[in-house]
Amino acid sequence: MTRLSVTERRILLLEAAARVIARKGLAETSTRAITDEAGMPRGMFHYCFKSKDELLEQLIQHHVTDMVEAACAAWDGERDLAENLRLGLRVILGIGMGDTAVQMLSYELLLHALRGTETAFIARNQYADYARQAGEYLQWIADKAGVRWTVSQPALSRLTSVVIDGSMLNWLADRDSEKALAALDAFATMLLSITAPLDGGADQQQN
Amino acid sequence: MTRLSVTERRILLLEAAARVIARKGLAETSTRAITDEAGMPRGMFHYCFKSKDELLEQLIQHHVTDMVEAACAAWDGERDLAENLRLGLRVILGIGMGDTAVQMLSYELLLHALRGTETAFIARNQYADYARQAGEYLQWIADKAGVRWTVSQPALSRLTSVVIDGSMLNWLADRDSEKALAALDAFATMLLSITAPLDGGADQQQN
DNA sequence: GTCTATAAGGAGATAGAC
DNA sequence: GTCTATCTCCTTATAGAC
Repeated sequence: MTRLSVTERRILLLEAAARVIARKGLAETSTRAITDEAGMPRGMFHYCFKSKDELLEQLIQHHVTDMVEAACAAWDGERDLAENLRLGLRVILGIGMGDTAVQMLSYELLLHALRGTETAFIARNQYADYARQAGEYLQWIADKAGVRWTVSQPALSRLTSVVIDGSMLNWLADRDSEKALAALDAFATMLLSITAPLDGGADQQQN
Repeated sequence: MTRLSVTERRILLLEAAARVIARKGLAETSTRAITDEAGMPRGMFHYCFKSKDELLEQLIQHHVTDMVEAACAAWDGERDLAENLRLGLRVILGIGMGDTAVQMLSYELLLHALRGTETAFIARNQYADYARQAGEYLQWIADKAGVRWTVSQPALSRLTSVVIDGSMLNWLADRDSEKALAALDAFATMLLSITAPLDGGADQQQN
């Protein structure tokens, strides 16, 4: 084996860990399995990470960023309001459906973070980001269509984030894509019903 | 120790397991911890269950029933439509908020079930039940208020189930009750907007 | 039929070689 | 500074005692 820096090996191990967890689940993922996946000797692990938990923490943080980026990339708005709401939601869920293993990994890491008192804040941040992204999307699409939302934007952002996340989890459980997309379409319909024309007098309401 | 039947011990162990998982998490729950919690000698475990996985399977099934029953008990409808929608959703989420440990246990068992090829159907059934219950509630409340839903009932049932489940998960992550309830209220508002008076001519639409 | 002492294996971590 | 052989502990499971 060529000599590598600790930093390089850390990245290699994090990537290997993500693959193993996605494939076998967090419970079945030992430090041995990770080093094997990375093609390193067993003892290498504790030279690069103080403990297994330290790797897991870093993996969660790393993973959060990836999720948000993926969601952003999916949001594309070259269509009209009704269609864009339906399609936008469908595309986002579609990404998750395309990589089941990553989604399960995500939920497993979330639960793991929630158990640790030190790491619980990571989960908080993750969901704050989801809601923020959903909010930006809703704002953007409303502006584009020249309408405003008639219910509180913070609440609506969180609700949208919740619908996407909940749909993902439900789909993981039953893998029924048709029903999942039908539910999303229903949500899009309901979103349409709480829009109002953006006439000169009233601005977006805050609450 | 008094002599007990296997069946009795099985129940004792299942209950003990639920407590330990709720307290320490699935990852930290060993067969030792379970037998200790139940006040039994270590080896007792494999006399009552073939393996740790067998106990986990039974625990998931058992737990599903409890969840559904709790949700049903919560649904109470002695109020008018707008308020009942808000209150109904709030009460359901409130139950989960009141027993955080059980909720986390529930999600951990769900993920565990999803990993096992033999147990994946349990997750499917669990979410099918959620949707069914949500559907019955929606139907019941609409009848009571003399209105009908203007979007597909199966889709609406799933969406409602998804909103509740997703809200629970989001709340577990950030513990922000105000925001969680605000999002639910927004959903209730949107539900109101897709009702129509139940006049003699048209029956409930199917799709 | 009910229970327990003991085994066999895998986990995370470390002391020390290069 | 980089790496690896080795240790200890804890886990699940079983063979066999009552």
